[in-house]
Amino acid sequence: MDEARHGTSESTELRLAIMRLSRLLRLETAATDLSASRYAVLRWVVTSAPISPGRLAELERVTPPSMNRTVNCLVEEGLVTREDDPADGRKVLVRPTDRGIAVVADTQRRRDAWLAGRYATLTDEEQAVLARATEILGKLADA
Amino acid sequence: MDEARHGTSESTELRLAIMRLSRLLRLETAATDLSASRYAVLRWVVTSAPISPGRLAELERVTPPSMNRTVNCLVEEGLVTREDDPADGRKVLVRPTDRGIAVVADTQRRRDAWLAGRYATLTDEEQAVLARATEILGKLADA
DNA sequence: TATTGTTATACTCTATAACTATA
DNA sequence: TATAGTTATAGAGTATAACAATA
Repeated sequence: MDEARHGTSESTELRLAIMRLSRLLRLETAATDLSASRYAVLRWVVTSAPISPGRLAELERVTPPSMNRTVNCLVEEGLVTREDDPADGRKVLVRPTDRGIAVVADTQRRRDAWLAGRYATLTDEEQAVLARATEILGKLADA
Repeated sequence: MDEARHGTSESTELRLAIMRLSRLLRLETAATDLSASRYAVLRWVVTSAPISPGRLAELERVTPPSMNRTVNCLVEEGLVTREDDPADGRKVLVRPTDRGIAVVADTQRRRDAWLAGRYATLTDEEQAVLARATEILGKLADA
């Protein structure tokens, strides 16, 4: 490949394809009452409970006061609970409610359906390529 | 594949890999003074000039007043210009300045470098799979 | 004294409603 | 009357600074 001549490399093309598809996945399947930021936090709580507000702030790369507000909203909406850590009075534990768990499950289901519908239009060979690519993309993210 | 047993399908795995990598691309390479929303608009202006505020609002799926503010900010920052459409007094044309063009080019370069660095750690065969996957992802987005 | 979380306050992005100007 | 854009105002999310409680 002559990058200087083409102007774009293979990894550039890959980046554009990924950003485009992820944008569609976010926009086309929003469909929750929850905002993207609240949903992201809820998902961390569901997958990693019990979890502290500080850790959530770290994971979402926002400041602790900001995360505090988001957690408050989720509590008010009945999607998560806050409780004091019995082992350390400074700490707080956040856990999902049954409804919080259900919201995440429903959203994942909807997103899967959107992509699966398109995935099904591909040939078997194309699907096989994407299956291999999925592993490799995982390696890229971990690298 | 036995989906009921696995709990996730191939397209689910693909979706997770894409969302994860796109998140990293956004977070790890932010590095512009510009916010994500302003940068997204600037990029449309650079790639599609001249373009109207209304069309930009459509592309970014925000309301016209919201886009108006964003364009104002970009004008103040010297990254785009606003001019009256000579053919229709109601319309406005937005174009990038030289600095606006340079900001987009720099940002793309930085994002490419981030991914290319990781891409280079893959074997030739893995890179070949991703090259084919890139085409297929494009088809998925268009489907 | 360090850590964890919270409150107070301000800025950015977005929205809805109402207005202006041109076709 | 319809279209393109703008202004006014409000809500959600985030940040920094300051504070409280516990280890």
